[in-house]
Amino acid sequence: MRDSKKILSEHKVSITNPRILVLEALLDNKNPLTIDELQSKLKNKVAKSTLYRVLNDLKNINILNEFTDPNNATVVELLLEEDSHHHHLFCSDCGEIIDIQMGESFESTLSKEIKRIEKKFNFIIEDHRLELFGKCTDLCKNCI
Amino acid sequence: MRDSKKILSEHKVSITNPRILVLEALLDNKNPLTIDELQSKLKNKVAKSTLYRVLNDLKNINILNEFTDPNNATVVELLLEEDSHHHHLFCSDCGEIIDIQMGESFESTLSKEIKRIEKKFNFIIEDHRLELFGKCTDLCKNCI
DNA sequence: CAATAAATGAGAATTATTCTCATTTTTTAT
DNA sequence: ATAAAAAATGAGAATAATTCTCATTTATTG
Repeated sequence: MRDSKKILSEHKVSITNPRILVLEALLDNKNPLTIDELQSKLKNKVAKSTLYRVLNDLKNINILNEFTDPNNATVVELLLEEDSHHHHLFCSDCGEIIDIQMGESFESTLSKEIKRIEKKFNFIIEDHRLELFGKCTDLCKNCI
Repeated sequence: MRDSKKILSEHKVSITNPRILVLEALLDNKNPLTIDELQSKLKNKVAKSTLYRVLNDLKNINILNEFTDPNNATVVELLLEEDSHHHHLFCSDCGEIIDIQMGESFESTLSKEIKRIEKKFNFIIEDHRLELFGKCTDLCKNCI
């Protein structure tokens, strides 16, 4: 409750109830949520048009990551620490999405490879995303 | 024109005009197309409900890869050779999507890392996707 | 605390995708 | 080659996700 207000003021956006509620719902989950899951957590406390607007606000201040799961459903997650670079693991059985960190040596090999691609295609690469797809055998909360 | 019929018969699906037209449009492009781009190429020669059905058919016979671009627009591409493992490079200026191959040593480092993740999370990982985001400086056909 | 600016809620509008069903095309078996 | 059966198509209705509109409410500023 405190946290969410602090986040908003630190990013110089006005502190409103819908924003606090959405932030709290997102802060409450360490793994990403689909829009549906987020709406369920919020019940009817935030109008859906407002929910989309708030998500957009959070994207604008760069603390929200938005992507799509293997069914093309939109998924969001808060990105609070600058250094929290991570990737995602999707379970095709239960739909669970898990944040994963790749080892340092992998990330450094990837950086080198990215430099090669930048030269080859004359691109400036600003970001990347790695997603792994598979089946959990016992860890996902819905698969147990 | 020949190719597309062969592809269909090899996969044991009936040979119809809409399927031929969609395949030809996709064969014509080495890089992925958004649904909009595909519809433009097809003009009104294929009804939109049929287009979606045909794309679905192609997915079912495992020769179509579908994903979303950074604007969440659906993108499709044919996957004809089994061994054509590749990734994608997105230009945020012009929207161009380019197929890229990562070097062998990168892919092998990734494989090892994936094995580690499988153990750690008790997952069976079946596929992965790597996307690079940036700006082309002179190569994309729309950015010149 | 008043004035101004910004954000919200409710629902309409828009967009992408799927569904329905009568008609047409393709395949199969002769 | 042809008739019967099966599958696919087109047109548009239905659905789902997201964006937009605008009158009202809430937050910020001085």
